[in-house]
Amino acid sequence: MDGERAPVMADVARVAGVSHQTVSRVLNDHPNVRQTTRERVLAAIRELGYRPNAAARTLVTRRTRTLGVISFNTTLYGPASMLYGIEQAARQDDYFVTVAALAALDRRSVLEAVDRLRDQAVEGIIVIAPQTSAVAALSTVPADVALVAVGCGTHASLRSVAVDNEAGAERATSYLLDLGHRTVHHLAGPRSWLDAQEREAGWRRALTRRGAPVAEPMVGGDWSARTGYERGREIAADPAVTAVFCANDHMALGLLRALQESGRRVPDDISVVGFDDIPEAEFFGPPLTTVRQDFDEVGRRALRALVDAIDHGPVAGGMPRLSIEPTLLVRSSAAGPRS
Amino acid sequence: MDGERAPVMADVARVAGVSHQTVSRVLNDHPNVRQTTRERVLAAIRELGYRPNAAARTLVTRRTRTLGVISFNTTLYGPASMLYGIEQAARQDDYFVTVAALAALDRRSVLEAVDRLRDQAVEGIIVIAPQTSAVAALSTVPADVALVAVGCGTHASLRSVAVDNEAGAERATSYLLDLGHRTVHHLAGPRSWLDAQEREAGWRRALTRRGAPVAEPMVGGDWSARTGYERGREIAADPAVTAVFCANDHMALGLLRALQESGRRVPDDISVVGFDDIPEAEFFGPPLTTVRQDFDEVGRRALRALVDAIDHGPVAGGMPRLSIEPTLLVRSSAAGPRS
DNA sequence: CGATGAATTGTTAGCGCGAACATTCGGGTG
DNA sequence: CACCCGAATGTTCGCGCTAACAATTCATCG
Repeated sequence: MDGERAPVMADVARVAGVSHQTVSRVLNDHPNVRQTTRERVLAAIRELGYRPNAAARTLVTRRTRTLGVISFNTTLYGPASMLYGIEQAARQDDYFVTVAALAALDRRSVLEAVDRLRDQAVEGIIVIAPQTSAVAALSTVPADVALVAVGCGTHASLRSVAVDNEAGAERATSYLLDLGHRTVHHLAGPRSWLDAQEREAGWRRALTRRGAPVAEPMVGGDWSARTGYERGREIAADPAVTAVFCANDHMALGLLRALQESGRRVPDDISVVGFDDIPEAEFFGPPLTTVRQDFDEVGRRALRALVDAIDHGPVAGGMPRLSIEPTLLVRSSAAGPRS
Repeated sequence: MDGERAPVMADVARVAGVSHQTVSRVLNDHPNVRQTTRERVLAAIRELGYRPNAAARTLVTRRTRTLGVISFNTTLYGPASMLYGIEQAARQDDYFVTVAALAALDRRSVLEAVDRLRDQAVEGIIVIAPQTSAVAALSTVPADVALVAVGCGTHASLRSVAVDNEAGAERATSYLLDLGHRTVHHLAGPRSWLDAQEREAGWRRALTRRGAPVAEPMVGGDWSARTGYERGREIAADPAVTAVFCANDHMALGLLRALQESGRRVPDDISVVGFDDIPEAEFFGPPLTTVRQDFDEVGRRALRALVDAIDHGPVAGGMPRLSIEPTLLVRSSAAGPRS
């Protein structure tokens, strides 16, 4: 494209009247460089618009300062937010982030993505794909890349960061119970996701602790508003249901819609609580009471865990499962049952 | 971490009983390698679990096969979807994608992000940040990286891919006019975004073409449901408004909420149309009539344009502005005015 | 004033790979 | 059988950088 090639270290050295090694020292902040020399070199760098060749540096230092993020569907609010949090944190630690979107949910895709990232010599990988199968697949990955899973249950042998889904679900369910409902139904997420399993477990625990009857959860949800709507039509047809805890906000939206179509009022006839606190939840009709997850923070912590693993080897401090406490956000989609 | 270092080409060569160059030829699919030799080499590669060192290859080929994506807020549905589309397409073309999230909207941030990506020697950059200021900043970037902007207006001198916002907005507005509304109000997006400008222009054009009165657009929106709600409260208070075209679906959601709170029925009292067709729009109360954008396709096309630019130099085929036609999706949030 | 050692700078040798050139091999041709 | 030509393979070099070591400078002190 452009005629002359980009300047290299030797060019800078020539202009500054030093050896290329001195330029290297300036670039790498070595202590023993005279102040005046340093300035001369920096001036030359600016003059030539020099930028170090990352490949050459990588070749000799064996470090790419690149991290990989594997994510199933970056379109969902959760994964997208985490990616954002990760990138911000990575920048501060001077790492690049390359992404690998998963084509499918199976073990093969996950391993392919890992492989792809390893080809690029990433120093570590964060996996945002909290399916049971994905976690299982991850355990077969050779230990020469640091790995951190996000929201991947308590599976040992893998460093992970997660929101305490169970606690959040329990809190939401208890809240509905406190409001006076005899029991709470659950619109569950996909069983293959750990988050869904944990939320269901939290819901179940709250119910059994209080001695409330545990109805079969509504299954078939895939996190989308559409499936929330589909299950919602069945829920709307069942007059026994007075309170529903949804596995996430999107499904809650679908449920709200189905309820409205059936003429069942929220919260007068049925109370609804979601999970995630997506930015839109506040503007649902009615505003959704939900459990807030700090995705950004999850992303940041995942990054920190990964950088730790890279810096101090894989076993430093065991395999901590960092857990973030979610909080209940009360809005108007839940109330006591009609007396 | 692990004791022995990863095998290099020379190791493979030794095991296969050939020179390292023959290994290189096998890896790069050179024609003149005997079939039996090729197989021997491949066997050795498998046996050792050899993977080529990307840095070394980059150093000599001067190609990183890495692309950068700059995005303002990957949390928004649009940017997230495009990123997804870009990554999928990039993988097929055998490129890696590294992301750079923008800290702020200003020119400085954009240039910093570009700089960061250039440090990593990306071969090209896709910018998803359709603010006027961002586009302006981009024009100062040296021509040694290929650049493609997504949704960045008709600014020349920059390759770009975009949805035809103006046509979409005009279509939506005309649709409301056809329904019998005397005029259509506009809940505008942030003026600093080209998409917002174009959608406003399309709305304005539809109105003037039909000779309908053009009311001042409601400004102050920032794409979020919250600002949609805030402006919505004002709209609800104005009985003259019978139809609103919102710059995006999220703001439409806020508007819907404000309308409901004020007891104004949709579509009976007021019709609402959005833009984007986010997956949730179908489940708003009521389901939102909106203009569908194919973000995935935008992402794919942006990638194709970028790869073209990389392969054939920056000027091949001029600076085409690829434009994608959006389509109107009729649902129940819009109807004719009360007679 | 010369010795001593620390601070500063220079020189050399790879890192792992692909391009360019050199060499060998194998199979027709006259 | 000598010759030639193309296919197959090997050798050498350098991409741009940092690490290790060598050489030089400089300040300090006896």
